[in-house]
Amino acid sequence: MKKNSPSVIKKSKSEDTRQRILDAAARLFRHQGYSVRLADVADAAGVKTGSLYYHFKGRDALVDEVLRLAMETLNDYVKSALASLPKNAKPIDKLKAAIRADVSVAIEVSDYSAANNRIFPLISGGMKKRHYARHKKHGDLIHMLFEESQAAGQLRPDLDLQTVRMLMFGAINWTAEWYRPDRGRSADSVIEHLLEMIFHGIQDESK
Amino acid sequence: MKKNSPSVIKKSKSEDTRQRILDAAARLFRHQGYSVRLADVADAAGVKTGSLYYHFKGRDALVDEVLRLAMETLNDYVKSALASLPKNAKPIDKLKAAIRADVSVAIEVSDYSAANNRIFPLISGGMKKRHYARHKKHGDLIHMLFEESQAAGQLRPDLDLQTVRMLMFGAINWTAEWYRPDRGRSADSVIEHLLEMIFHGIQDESK
DNA sequence: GTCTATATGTCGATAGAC
DNA sequence: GTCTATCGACATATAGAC
Repeated sequence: MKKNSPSVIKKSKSEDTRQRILDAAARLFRHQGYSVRLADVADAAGVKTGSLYYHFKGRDALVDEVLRLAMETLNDYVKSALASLPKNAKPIDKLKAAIRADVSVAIEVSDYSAANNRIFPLISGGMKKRHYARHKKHGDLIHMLFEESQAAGQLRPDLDLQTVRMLMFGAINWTAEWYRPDRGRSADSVIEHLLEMIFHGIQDESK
Repeated sequence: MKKNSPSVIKKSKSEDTRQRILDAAARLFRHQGYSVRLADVADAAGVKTGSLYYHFKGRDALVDEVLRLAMETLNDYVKSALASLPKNAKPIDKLKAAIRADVSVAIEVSDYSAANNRIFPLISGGMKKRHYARHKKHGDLIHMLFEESQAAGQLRPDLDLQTVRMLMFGAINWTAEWYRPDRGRSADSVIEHLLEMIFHGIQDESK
């Protein structure tokens, strides 16, 4: 299910404008980067530039909220994927479920995720610190799942899991640059290819 | 060997200024994105803003050259890695050599590579077309090596190699976001982890 | 809440001295 | 080749009407 906005339920008619502005901002941040003109964001949201300032203090408030929503959605997906597993699931199955959720977000809420990937590295100061905390929390959770899997003997003991995890995040985050929902390839196919590649490798070992 | 500039040999004293401007531009494009102030680029290169225009027509000429050098260097590395293999090398060994070269460039000429990764997705029009051709040429070369390896029975026949390749490029390109030459981890270690992960997988299949 | 109109500031780019 | 000085374009943000 492809979704344009992180949250599903809408309320008042005026909160709807705010949401349209956020969605437009996410899409334009994704495609044009941090320095997109606010007039273009307003245009895409169907309002005039001045109106934008009724909902947001300025560019940074907009950036802040897009990035926050991206990470919040990611966190929600992963938490919920883990919660739906049986209590006694093996560590490696928890890990795989979390990875599936991670890719799903990258592909299904792609404007927010891609905007996050594009802009987070460029910000600095207090905003960076604030968002870094969210990123670290997510990274730490995934890392813990890697370590538990290795401790349980389900992952090779000779690999550095930090390196593996960062390489994996790269593969996931980069999907925003090339994956298009049309053109045959399904999101599920991408997810399964990623899991096969990472966990079993692409070399034919049968001979 | 970490290099700040793609090419090694310098000539005249004045070409040296041009090179300093390019290096500064690559570094700032990498860290601040396309919209970096040209005054900051000039500053970082040790010249005044006006002088910049003696060497480059404007921002786009600067972008154009940084992106061109990034892809040229990548192409050089890969070509030279393949050329140094024995004539009768197996397809999978050619593929691995090309991947090693690819990661080396991402890590060793990182300002140019990272700037390229950050900016290429944002450009459009004629400039996009021109650079897309270079990207496609490189992608096609790597894809051919994947296909030859699969045809030779060295890669699993059940995987879509386009998907695998794009996932791999993600892992490689993303290294610019997290890999730091200091902090213990070596570039070689990253390369070997990537190859192990992609070709053999991280799961412990020994039991 | 949303609009129009505008001031304010910033940056890219050029001209011309050295 | 590099500098200083400056012009002109443009985007952000605000003020105030509706």
